[in-house]
Amino acid sequence: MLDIKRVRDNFEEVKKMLLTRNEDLGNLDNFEPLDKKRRELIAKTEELKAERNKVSEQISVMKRNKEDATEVITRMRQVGDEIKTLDTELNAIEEEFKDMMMRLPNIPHESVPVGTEEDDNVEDYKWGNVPTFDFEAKAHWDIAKDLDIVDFERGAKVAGSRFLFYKGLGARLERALISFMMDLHADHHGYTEMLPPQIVNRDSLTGTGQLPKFEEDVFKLVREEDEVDFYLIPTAEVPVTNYYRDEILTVDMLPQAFTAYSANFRSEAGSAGRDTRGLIRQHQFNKVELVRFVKPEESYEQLELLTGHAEKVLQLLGLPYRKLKMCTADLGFVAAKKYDLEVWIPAQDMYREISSCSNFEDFQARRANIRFRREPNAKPEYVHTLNGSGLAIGRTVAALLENYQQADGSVIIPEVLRPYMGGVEVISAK
RNA sequence: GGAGAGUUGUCCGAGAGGUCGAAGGAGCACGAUUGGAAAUCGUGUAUGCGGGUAACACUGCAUCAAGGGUUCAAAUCCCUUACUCUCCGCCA
Repeated sequence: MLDIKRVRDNFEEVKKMLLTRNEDLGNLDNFEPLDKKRRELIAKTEELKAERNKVSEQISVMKRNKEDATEVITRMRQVGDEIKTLDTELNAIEEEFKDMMMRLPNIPHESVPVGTEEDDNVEDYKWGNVPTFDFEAKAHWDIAKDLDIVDFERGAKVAGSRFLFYKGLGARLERALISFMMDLHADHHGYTEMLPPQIVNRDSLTGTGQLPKFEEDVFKLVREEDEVDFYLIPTAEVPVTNYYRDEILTVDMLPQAFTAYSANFRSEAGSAGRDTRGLIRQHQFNKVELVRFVKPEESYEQLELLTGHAEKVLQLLGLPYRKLKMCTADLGFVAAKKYDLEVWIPAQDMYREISSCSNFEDFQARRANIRFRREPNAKPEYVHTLNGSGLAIGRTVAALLENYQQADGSVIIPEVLRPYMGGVEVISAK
């Protein structure tokens, strides 16, 4: 959520910055009248409540002195009714106001390139050498099928489209990648390993920014007898960032860094027809996530650090990639600044997103109410939160299969993974 | 799933309609004491939203799990929900 004071004091400027995004700003133009009305009502009810509190005290004194308070009590009954009416009105306005605020995206950082479409993203650099093949490179879904390590058809039968089975060395490869990445981040990059719940409540999804605006993107679990809603997590970012929801941290805890593996569930509403084949876009996929809680003044250098940690995975796996600075139109809802890492996919002859690394500044911290104190008795401040994929596992498998494929249809396993593969150096057809 | 007991400030813990933003401890901060420390003593120590100020000061409202209700008045009474603990049942 944005700082209300900031929006109030710099309305036109904030609006201008938000308009550089490719986002619907909802009822933003209602901000000023709603805010004004809201504050008027607050002042009015508080005045009445102050009176009630004062007179109630008098009543208690009168009662103690055995005086007759009937007349005052009758008067206060009316004041009470008035308060109730105003409170109801205020609640409705507050709700409308809050809903509007919760649907406003974050303000882009000044270093973010202004753009109107995907093509306006700025490439920082490329890493690695794109492989050349003296045979016709196959798409990863064909490689996987020929090696019998992924079963898309039975995934569709058992669950539905965009679900799959990994099988044999495919399942082993998936598991090896998870372990390899977790070990790298935990042992060498200083992250604390975490295994979070994969179901969360509504407050958590609101805290990280998926709700209320992107309800259709998440899987909701409905049980008629329950009043509470549960959701399958779309990313481990949700449970891990909400780990500190409604808490005040001490300054020596910062920065706090977690790495977490989880399955991720996305409804992929609106993406019908896109990437229908292969591992790129599934309803359920695995991912190793990086999350950092940091001091505000450090968050941009921490973003570089975190992005570097994700890049390290690609480098160790020897996968060619490029780093993109996302433009204002492609930032998504919550990020103030975002880098995408895109891995080379030979059969598609293009780079595809495999990691997104973002600084949310205090946007999530405000929603989730995560703060810290610089001194034991100092006023709490919002932390800055960051996260990044380190990496998406399914897409990594796709990249490995395509980049390391051989003329005979086999796939070489990068050396760093072999200890995790029980020494397997190459996956060949049986 | 059944029965019961709980949920109060950073933590422990009192409080059972009015004098309660909340006793008492602990912790932490600052000061005194000390050669220095421990101990001791003193002072301070929640958050949010407003008003106010150059900034302080000062000041209003709200918050005792969450939401609703009763009442002139709720931490305290009633209802709903969540969570924790104990026992039973079921179970990977």
